Amino acid sequence: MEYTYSAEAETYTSSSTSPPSAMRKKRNSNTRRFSDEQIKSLETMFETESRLEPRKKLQLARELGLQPRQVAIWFQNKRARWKSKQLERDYTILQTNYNTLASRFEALKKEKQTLLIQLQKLNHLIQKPMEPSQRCTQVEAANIMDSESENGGTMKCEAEMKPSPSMERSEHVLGVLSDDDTSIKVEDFGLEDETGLLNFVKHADGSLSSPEDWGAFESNDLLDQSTSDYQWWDFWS
DNA sequence: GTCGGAGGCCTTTTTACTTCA
DNA sequence: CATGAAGTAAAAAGGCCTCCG
Repeated sequence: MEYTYSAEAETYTSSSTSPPSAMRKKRNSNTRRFSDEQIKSLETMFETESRLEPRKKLQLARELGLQPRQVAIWFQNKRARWKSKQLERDYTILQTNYNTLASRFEALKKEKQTLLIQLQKLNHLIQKPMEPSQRCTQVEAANIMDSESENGGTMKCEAEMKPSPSMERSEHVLGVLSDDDTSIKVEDFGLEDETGLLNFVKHADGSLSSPEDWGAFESNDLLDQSTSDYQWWDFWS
């Protein structure tokens, strides 16, 4: 190090102007720390520019009665302190964003679970072998009643008449359970085992993942999913 | 291409000050 | 109240790196 600063040697001798009385007073009791006035000037300059041009550094040093080297070191330390504070601020922001994203993820998980239950119910309705006495759902019965009134009472339950695979995607069956039907509960099906449910859905479309996979989702993926055009009923198309 | 000076960043040391048992 | 250890913040030193002439 080419320059060594001695507080005892006083740097004011190199200054054309004598230090303020408060500064001198403070210096007597604290030969190392800069005075409030000096700090204020340095801070003001730092707000303008965090790196000093050599010319400005000399000028500021002259004005404050400090060595240019002291001004340079002060700016260096100030930049380090500012950077440290900035890191803290950035961390706080990141933490807030993470918390927001995590709660959103949980909400989406719940929503997904609800939708899976709806799917389960639909598949249950469609694929369950129908017993003669139960071949018509209540709604189907209602539809049939409508049809019967139109056809003179001759039409039979659709399931009974046409138990083909094409029926499985019958529009009116889907119409029974709209996507905003939130009255469906897992207990209705005795399906409390999430794994079984998910396996079922995997079989259904081969695209949905397990809870373990959810944990591996990138947040961006999550956001993308939440904003995609995908609708649950696309499952059928 | 390389050499040397200037200046920046990072880490560590020194010093003054505060807090607390 | 006095005192000393521990903690903290600021000033400064030293090393290393990059840039530029």
